[in-house]
Amino acid sequence: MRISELSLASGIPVASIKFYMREGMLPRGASTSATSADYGDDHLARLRLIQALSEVRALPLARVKEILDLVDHPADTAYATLGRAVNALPPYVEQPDAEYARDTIEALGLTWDPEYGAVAQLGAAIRAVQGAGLRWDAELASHYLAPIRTIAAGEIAPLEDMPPADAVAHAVLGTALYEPVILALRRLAHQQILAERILDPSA
Amino acid sequence: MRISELSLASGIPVASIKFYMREGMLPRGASTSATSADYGDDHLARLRLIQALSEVRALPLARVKEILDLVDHPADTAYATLGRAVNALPPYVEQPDAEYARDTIEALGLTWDPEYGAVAQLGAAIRAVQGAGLRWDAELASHYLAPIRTIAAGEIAPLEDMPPADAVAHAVLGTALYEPVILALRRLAHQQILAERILDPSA
DNA sequence: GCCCACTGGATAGTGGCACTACCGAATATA
DNA sequence: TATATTCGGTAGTGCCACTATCCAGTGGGC
Repeated sequence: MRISELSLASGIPVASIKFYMREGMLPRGASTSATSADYGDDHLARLRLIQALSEVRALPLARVKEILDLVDHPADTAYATLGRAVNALPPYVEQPDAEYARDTIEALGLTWDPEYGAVAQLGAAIRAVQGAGLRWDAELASHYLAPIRTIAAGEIAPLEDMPPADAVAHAVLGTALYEPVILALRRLAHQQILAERILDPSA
Repeated sequence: MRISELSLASGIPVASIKFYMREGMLPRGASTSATSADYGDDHLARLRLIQALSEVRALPLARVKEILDLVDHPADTAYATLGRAVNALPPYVEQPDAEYARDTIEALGLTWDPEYGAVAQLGAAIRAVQGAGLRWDAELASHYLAPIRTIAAGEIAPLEDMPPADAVAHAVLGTALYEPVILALRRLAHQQILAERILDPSA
């Protein structure tokens, strides 16, 4: 495939493809001469991945690059790789925010580890909820956690049957890409419940 | 409170506070003379809300403004208000994306309504998942939906006991601000499950 | 064999966003 | 009275994600 065909197939302008290559997010094509290079399906897939992360997740390109690097070169353990992926995902928060999550996490019976990005993310989220005057306490937290555990367990289970390298890539991308699915389904569920109430307010 | 005190109390520079007032996101203080105005706790609360939406949710200011306007002046029905709030939240997608959600939504036994923003958001999310080569089918969808319904129902229930105006404001802010909580808890759950597997791989 | 659209590779420029700096006139404050 | 601070406004800054332009060098169609 030539670059113009790659552009046509992906819907991304040639200039942008060149830009991604300069930034090191997309490998260069196999040079066949001074003025031509060959691109394959892997380039197309990578481009689609960049689009998915950049457009749907609205990630800054620097974060997209981190995730792509992680998929290409996982850390030593799955745990460490996932930790880094989580840090590349919004919200981008400061470590001190972790403190706001301490009570909640301990009340839930989990281990409070400020090194892990998700802990600081939870802290920042709780701070935002409370800053807006919305409710947050241990009881509410456990009402959220139980169903979320179900979801998370269902997501981790299939990874067991994969070769480790695939599992890591899948976990990193899954963490990032199923999130908007979950949020959209929640919003749909809200809508549906509200609609039912309107049709049958006695419920 | 003078503007410098408001700045001190909120941690936001005076220049930025002025900027928010110019943009119509923050009401001007009560003018007491040509060179002084008085700010109250409502200004401080509004500022915290702007921060929560802008920093933690990383919303563009234009979207923050939409949500604030919605809280101040709800639409005719709670359903319509929530619909507009959903449209102000990321991901920002095109209506045609709704098509990608059609099969899923119908398989789940829900009504496919491309007018509703969450439908297009789900479509875009599904497109991203599939574009990255991850799994998406009706069975997986229903595995996500069931626990999410539990969460959504628990969120809507307390609104019944509120005065309608409060309920709408709460629903709009809750839709926006509990999302990062849910995502952070999911990531924590992943981490916890992985950690358990590492300690006891036979599980 | 000739022409020209296209290529890889590079540099510079654009537009949008969210501030941030500075200004002048007026007015609190010491 | 001298100094600091305020309001309200205009203009400038820095970052980001492209986008435009350029150049020398092909490859494909006639």
